[in-house]
Amino acid sequence: MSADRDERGSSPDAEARVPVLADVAQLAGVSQQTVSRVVRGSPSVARRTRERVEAAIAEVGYRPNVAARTLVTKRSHRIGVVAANPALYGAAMTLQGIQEAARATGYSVSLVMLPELTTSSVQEALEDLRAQFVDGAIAVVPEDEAQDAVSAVDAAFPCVLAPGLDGAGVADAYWAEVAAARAATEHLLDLGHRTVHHLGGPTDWAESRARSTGWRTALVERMRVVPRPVRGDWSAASGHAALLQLPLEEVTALFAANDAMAVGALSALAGKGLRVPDDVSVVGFDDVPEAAYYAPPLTTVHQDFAEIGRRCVRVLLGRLRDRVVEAGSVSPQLVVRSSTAPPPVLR
Amino acid sequence: MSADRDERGSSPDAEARVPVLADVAQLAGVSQQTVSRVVRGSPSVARRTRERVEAAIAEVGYRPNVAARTLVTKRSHRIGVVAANPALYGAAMTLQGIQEAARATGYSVSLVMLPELTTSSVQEALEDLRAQFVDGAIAVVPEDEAQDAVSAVDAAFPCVLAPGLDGAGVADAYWAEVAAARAATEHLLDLGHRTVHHLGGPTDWAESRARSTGWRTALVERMRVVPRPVRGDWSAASGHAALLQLPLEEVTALFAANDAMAVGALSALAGKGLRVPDDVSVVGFDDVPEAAYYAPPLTTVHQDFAEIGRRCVRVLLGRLRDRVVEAGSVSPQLVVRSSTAPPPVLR
DNA sequence: GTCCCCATTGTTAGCGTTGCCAATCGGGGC
DNA sequence: GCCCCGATTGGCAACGCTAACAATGGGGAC
Repeated sequence: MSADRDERGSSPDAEARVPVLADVAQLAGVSQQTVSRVVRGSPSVARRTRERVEAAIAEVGYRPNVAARTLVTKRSHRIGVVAANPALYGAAMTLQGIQEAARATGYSVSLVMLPELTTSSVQEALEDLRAQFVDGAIAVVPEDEAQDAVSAVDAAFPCVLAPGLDGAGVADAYWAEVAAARAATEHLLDLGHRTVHHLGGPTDWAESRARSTGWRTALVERMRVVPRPVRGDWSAASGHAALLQLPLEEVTALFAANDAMAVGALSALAGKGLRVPDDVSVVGFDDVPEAAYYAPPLTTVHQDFAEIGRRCVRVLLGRLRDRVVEAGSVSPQLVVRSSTAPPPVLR
Repeated sequence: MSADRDERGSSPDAEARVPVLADVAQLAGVSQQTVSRVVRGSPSVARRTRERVEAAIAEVGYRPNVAARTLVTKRSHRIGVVAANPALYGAAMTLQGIQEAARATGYSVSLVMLPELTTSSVQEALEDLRAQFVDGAIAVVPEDEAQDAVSAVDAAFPCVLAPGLDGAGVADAYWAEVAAARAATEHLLDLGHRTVHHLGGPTDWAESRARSTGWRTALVERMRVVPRPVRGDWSAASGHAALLQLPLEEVTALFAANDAMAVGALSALAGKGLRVPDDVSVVGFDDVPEAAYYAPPLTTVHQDFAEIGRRCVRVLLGRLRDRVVEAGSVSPQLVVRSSTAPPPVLR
């Protein structure tokens, strides 16, 4: 054994080998275990020893082998993320927040992006991730599909849903969105509109349902007519198409479930010769960075997606330690710009 | 040993343990090695044996332990990606393409997103990824920072730069962008504009330089005045600000290095009372999904970012096998919409 | 002075998989 | 009928690390 180690240490191409614990131990004149303790920051190492080992580590350029560590500890310190279309601003920023928070706590992130979203594809992605040995996963996908998929995977594999809409955080995050949508609708009502039409998102997304609920609540509470909503798939193209299904002669205010659809609506409105906000007021949701530069600058609801991502990580890491962490909620804020105004006196 | 195995197999909570090769082997009545061969699809296993083993695998729900496999093979079948701001449409879609191609070839993806881009942060991310034991990495970041960082990491760690602008693919991809930018500029010239102003991106991005080069080339070739370009940071806000630095009284045509900056410019132009395309024509670059719905619909250059991502994966995987794979190039295409028109006869 | 305890360090087993080499078995060639 | 061969299969030793326990040594309590 010792001969073996010697041979390693003195072989001509010793430089070429990736250094391992044993190399550091030999150089520092201690056991592997002690080096391991230093690497992991164990307190029970004498200062002198620690310094000597650290010097040896630096000298040989040692880096722990995560595969070996994972094999024995059964913890990879990696979390998985299943995401939908990255062109969705919200999803992209949430991912950013997740990544940032994970990295800050010493976790790395494995990503699976799904071109097509179905319960089975989400489930498959989750299983894949699990096979990759990630410690847990976060799903940034429509709630319905995700919920089914999450419940289908083994309970031993911790998963949290993206907007923190599940479990402990459900109430908070969901109701915060509802409240924001309601505020957006009330803003239009306050301007004097008799009612507000709605351009909703896909119904299998919890975010979408929350926004529609907030809209409806505001109208009902003020005893206004609740027009039949039209729906899109979050894209500008779908927003354009959906808007054209509305009875334009009676629309004076529109609440779109996200900014891209609002842009599509703006375009369709322009195509019909209707001016915004003179003839029709429009409110979006999300506050993408371009929102302030649309024509007209879009009144919308600002969301801190990165923060949502960070909270998901907190919840997940908590669960990994068998602790329940409250996700809490980030209140989306209405940002009033120029796409909303009092209704035309007469049409 | 055998007693040990028996104990495992018959202990009351056998179900709770994650099954390993030995469990399958025992159930199928073969050696671990044979099970391993079946799992890896080795041809030298008799059909009958294979079937028996496969049944056993299914019965116990065996999944290979990637950590153990990685430890011995020194291959994780995981690639790393360093990305910049995910709010950039191009970066997000490239990431999507990378993920898709990697997954299709049995690789998974570890992601690091950098809030701030510097050579050292990119380098650190690369080192991190390497410590994560990824087989190689793709950097979707500004070329200058990335290039320095990539050359700083060990040569044994294969890295490819995002747009495939490095190494073999450099010429192709770079010149394809140049050509597209040139075509965009020529489109404006063909409409009758005497020259074209330019709203460029950050100069440390190769994409940005390629687009500026294409613009300049077109002007020089037709012996037009080359106005001093202004630059932004890809964001709509920066586009808005940069546009205001231009001598608006002489601008009739503008080529922006991406769509977001074009939107910012559109907004600034409107603020100055200039109509698009009547007074000023604007061309963008990227063709984000909303581009067709801006006011006016934006003439821009369509890019297939996902394909770029896929090619990066191909190049990287090739390099992992010591093969040089040509990245080839995807030609961006000019999409003419309504933000471009002949110049006003007189101002 | 003796004993015990704590702080520190070392030793010994694996973790679950694959690589290498040896062993076994049924046939075909002569 | 005997030997050699190819097709299968098994045994054993790593891979690099950590958990659990053992060992060592010096200082303080009595």
